[in-house]
Amino acid sequence: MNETDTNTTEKYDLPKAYQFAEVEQRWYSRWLEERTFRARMEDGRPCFSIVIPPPNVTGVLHIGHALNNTLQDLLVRYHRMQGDNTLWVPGTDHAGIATQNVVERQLASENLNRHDLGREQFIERVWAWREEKGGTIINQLKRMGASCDWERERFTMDEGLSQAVREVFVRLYQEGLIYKGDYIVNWCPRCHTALADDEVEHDPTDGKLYHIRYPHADGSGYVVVATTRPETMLGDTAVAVHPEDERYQHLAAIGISLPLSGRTIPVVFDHHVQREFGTGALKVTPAHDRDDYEIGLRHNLERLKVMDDHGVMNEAAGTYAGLDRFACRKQVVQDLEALGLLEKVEEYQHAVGKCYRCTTVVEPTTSKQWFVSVRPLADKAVAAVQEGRINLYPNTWYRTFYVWMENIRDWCISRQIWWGHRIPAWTCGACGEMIVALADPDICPSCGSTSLSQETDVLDTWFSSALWPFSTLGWPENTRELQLFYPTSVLITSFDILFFWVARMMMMGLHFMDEVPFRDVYLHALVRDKHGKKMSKSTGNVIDPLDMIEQYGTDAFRFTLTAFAAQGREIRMDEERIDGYRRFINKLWNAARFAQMHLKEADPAITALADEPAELALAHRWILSRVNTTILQVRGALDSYNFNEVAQASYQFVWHEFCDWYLEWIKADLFSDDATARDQARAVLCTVLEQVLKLMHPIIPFVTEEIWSQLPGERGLIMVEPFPQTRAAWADQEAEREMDLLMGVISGLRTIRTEAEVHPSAQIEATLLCPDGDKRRLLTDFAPGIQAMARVKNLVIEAEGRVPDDAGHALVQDVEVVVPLKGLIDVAGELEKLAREQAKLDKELARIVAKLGNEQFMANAPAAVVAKERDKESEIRARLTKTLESIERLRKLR
RNA sequence: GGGCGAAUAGCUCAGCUGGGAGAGCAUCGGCCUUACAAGCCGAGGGUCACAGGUUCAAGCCCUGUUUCGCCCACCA
Repeated sequence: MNETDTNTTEKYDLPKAYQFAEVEQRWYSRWLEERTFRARMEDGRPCFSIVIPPPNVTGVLHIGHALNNTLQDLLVRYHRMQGDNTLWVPGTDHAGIATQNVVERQLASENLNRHDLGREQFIERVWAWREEKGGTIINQLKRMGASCDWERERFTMDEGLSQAVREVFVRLYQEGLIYKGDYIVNWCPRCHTALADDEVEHDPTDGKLYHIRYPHADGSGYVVVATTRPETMLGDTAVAVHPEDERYQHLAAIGISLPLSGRTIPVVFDHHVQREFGTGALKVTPAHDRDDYEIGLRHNLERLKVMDDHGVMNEAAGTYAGLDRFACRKQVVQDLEALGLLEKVEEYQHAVGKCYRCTTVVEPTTSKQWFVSVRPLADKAVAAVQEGRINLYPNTWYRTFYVWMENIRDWCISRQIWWGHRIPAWTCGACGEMIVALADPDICPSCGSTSLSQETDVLDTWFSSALWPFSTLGWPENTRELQLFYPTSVLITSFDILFFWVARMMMMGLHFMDEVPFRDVYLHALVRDKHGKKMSKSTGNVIDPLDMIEQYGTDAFRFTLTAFAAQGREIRMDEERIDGYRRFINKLWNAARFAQMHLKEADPAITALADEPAELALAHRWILSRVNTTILQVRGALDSYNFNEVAQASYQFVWHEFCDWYLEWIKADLFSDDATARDQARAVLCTVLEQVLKLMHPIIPFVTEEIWSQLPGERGLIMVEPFPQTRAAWADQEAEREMDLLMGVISGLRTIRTEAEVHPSAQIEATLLCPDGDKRRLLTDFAPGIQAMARVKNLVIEAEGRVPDDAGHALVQDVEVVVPLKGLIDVAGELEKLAREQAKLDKELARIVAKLGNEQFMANAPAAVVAKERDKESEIRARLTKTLESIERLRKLR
């Protein structure tokens, strides 16, 4: 790139290429300085509010965040420009396990663990980490241009939100919707915590299926059971078979002698057992398997835990005590083999549950946990969705939502970690009373003892995020924010947390606010790489948003995300597309640069001319009509969450109508001495550019703000300008029809030129044969325009005439475009093309004739459709005639 | 096993209540034409996965099949 490519040249005030880095930084600071992101809270205005899906405080901006926040910003900026009271609440999530892990890792590098510090110091340490590093993702959101009301940034662990958490917990407890119970949970032996079902990921894993002989207690034989986890047999308290399984009926009275431990265990009969699987006998370990736990409940079996919280075998495992669970597995297998009780071992692929945070294999185990009874809460959420008080977009999610909500189980909300909201429950050391209270109790209300100990568990992170839509607005106080902005307007999030988060917000919102938390839910797709693979560090296919911002600019990146955001399930992100939209931004920049050159000396008041379109020349009326249509499309697409259409409609208009046709068309006027023509061109140019900038500001805030500031006149910020509205006076079907003909003729001339390999700068002669008087007048009036755009030095326009044999020919509507081209025509090539054309027309004509001859069609199709077919028929016949004439002419030349 | 989704140009994808198949990129040809070569002009390219059905009319609705993807449950 040489110097003149990037620098301002004498003629223009603006650089030739858009310099995004400097512009973005400058405008974001300016917006913050002017506090334009702050929520307006005026009476009598419509309200629009969004709460951000709070990213983990440990998070680093990934492309999913980028998409999510671009779409939110798009809507927020749109509504702010509409003049709504608009609030976008930002914030972060304390992300219990994730954050604790980060700090524990930090400690490990100092050869410490959290127990060395103790609970209080550890938590201090986490807060310190948050002070230092917790702002990372917030700053990255700012690079994206997010127009959140940063003065209202919240954190799920801050004081107000913690208060809300406590209030909710206490109330639910008092209502009997929170209980503590012994239950089988997914236990992560590394994180030392219970995990919710949906925090466990099931990976297909190659393992082994061990078939073990369990001798009858009377020595009369054995049954074979199979397991992938032989170490759990130490905790077996029964063997289960199907109630109608004839093979095992006699064992009821005998029992089983459990190998290695020597205990005698019963045989129970349970419908859960599938007779066809293996031998139809199932070992039952109620303390270490979810299904076995259920069987145990039904048959009142002992729950024998044989492992501790670290996944190490405990005393109940007898001689195996002290072994890690996997070491124990080996040992057990070896011992069984030695005893001749190992029937066989098969290679076996099965789904193994792993901790979603650390991928350690989870161990199902029983423990005391806290639960929310979700059934009554879930019913309210389902009702709200059924009644249309909450709408889901895309609507394919309804079904999935209902199915999931039907099968929902109680929610385990306790986690055995330190970082989080500590459960506000105390047990009296004297009388055992359980106290759950808003304020920390000093004495036991039951016996007066002061020996109270608080629960050590903290709450699941999703518990606090479930309250996010109202806790961030000041609940439990009845704030003005709550009154104005709750329910929020729309929730924009990724579908993978529909159940983790969205459903729980519905439940909590409906229960505590007696109102839905949001009216619409837009679930966007997951961003994958261009081959449809999940982006992951190990695959090395991650696209880093900050990288993209630096290479292509934030606006180009945002435009790409918007253009990809169709209502589907996956987006295949391709970096080349970002580069393509960078070119688009640059195109807009240059169009503005061109406009600015002509507008800088213009009186800003001339734009009033665009208010009276009837007075204007055709091209102006046309572009105003087109921009009007574009406004309609963009608004419609925004209101229906069809984000890709927002991008597409503006792209199409700016590049292919405004730049390709309008700017070229008005050049003559802009350079003209005729003041009226010049003023009209300047006025409409400025007006349309203004509309376009405002229309696209929500997607590409930086470049639009920059260009806006360069336009003539006193200007405030575009981000607070009113969003474009359609104007009846701009809609002009006639102008569109007329321009269509003119553009068609020009394209026809250009095609003829190119195909005859006429040099682009050479002037040609041309004749237009136009039988229609109105059209002929139109063509005559705009002959200079046609000549300029198609480089024609002599344009003859006649009602009819003879087409010379050696002429280029095109048919545009009923206008014949004729260019005499002695010796320049590629006869063979043209004939080939015409033959193809003829074949196509013949086929099409046959289809239509058949259709019009079909009585059923004539009787049933709407009149408009029939009329259209008739028009089509005559048009095709006309084209066919002309095609045949052309073929005739060319044959003479051969 | 249950549920959901996808299959349209070489690639990535739009195509909404059924009525003449679209875009961007890529390809080919030509061009520094007074905003932009990060550009302009023009061209080629599709049996809408397959098979049936409904309809005057199907990329779109229905049934089945194939391939791929996701989610839930889970097989001891």
